[in-house]
Amino acid sequence: MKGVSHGACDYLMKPVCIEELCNIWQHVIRRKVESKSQSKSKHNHEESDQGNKGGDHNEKLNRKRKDEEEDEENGNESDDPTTKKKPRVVWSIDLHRKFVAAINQLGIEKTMPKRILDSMNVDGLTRENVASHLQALPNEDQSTS
DNA sequence: TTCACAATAT
DNA sequence: AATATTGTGA
Repeated sequence: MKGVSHGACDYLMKPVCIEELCNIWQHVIRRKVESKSQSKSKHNHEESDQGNKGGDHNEKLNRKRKDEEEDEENGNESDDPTTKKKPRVVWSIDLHRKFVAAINQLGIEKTMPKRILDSMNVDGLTRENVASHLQALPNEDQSTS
């Protein structure tokens, strides 16, 4: 909804049905063709690359990804007040302490997200957070080559 | 409905 | 890399 109110002309709902995708794509093509080389004021035109049919080819140099301007929400949530911004959970060392504490308090056999979660007793923390963290941990072992 | 888990996305 | 989100099956 936010996107639409900001100028998006359409949207797709997940899971994206291939048919819808085709439709919307048609519209995009049409618009491009219609406006031939009408360059709007600001809009990075990301053109698809050209097929090199010839033998020679020129080096395409880098393009800069730096174009960003206009629309910025100044706390303007006129349409959808339910737009709540979820702050990413940052696993502070404190959180980690509780995490570890919870784990060996529960015994290594019962390390299920839910258990850990309420054993940590951290307000605002969701089971998913714990689960995700749990999943991220195994990254400690470096394979010795 | 809720959960754990793995896979995947951001 | 660190977190979040999603798809599955129980």
